[in-house]
Amino acid sequence: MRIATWNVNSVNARLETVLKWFREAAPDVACLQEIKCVDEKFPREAFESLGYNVSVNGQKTYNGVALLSKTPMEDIRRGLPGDDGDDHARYLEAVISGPKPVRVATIYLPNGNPIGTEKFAYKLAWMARLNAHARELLALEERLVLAGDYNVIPEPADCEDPAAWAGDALFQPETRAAFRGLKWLGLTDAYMQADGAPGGYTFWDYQAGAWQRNNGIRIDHALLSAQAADALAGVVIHRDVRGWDKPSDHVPVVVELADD
DNA sequence: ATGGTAGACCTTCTA
Repeated sequence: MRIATWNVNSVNARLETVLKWFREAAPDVACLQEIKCVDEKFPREAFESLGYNVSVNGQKTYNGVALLSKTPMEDIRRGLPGDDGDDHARYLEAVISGPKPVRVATIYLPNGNPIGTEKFAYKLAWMARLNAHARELLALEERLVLAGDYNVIPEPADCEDPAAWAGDALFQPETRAAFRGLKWLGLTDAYMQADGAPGGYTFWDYQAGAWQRNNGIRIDHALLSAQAADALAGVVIHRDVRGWDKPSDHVPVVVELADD
């Protein structure tokens, strides 16, 4: 089973690019982020015609996440628990049915810039809530995949120019510590487990020729429970997609779990 | 050289 995560930076503005990739890569499950539309505006039929079941947690203009699955989804949960006042659409979770079910969450973790503002505080608070929720999910002892745009550069090797990110929310010591805290719960970074090679970037800014200069960062991650990590067969970053027409600034990351 | 680009949407915010 192949599970993809992709921040598409507006599903409607980029629909042809997104569908082209889905036809080529044909993932079994996909976690989308930054769909930038309400549920009613999500191009549901386009994905249904490719054979996907669709679940959406959308929002006007900003954020928004979706789950696509070839098999039906159960136990769908919209929103990250822990703060009823949080109205950002950044989390959606479901159990992917099948002979080897897997619980999958699509995550759009807050950017948090600029540091020293309420936005950075919101990012850290959101990460604390994710930690608490992940702890509860891990107690279920299921195959679990938490995939998405974490907006976290875990290590200096995960960016081309660490000095350039020193003042950025994605690379702050508190941000990196919170990400390590997730792993200390017992979650495995699929990319580091399956590959571990530096330079596996997933994002290149639209500005200042970042793609042409390979000024990238690895911020799209899949964290796996032990039950899922035991089945991990590989991770592929679809780097070439960044060079397509009308690209997202993020590229798809595909995690493969063995089916037996 | 605190610039540059992209999307939603209406004027500026977010990234």
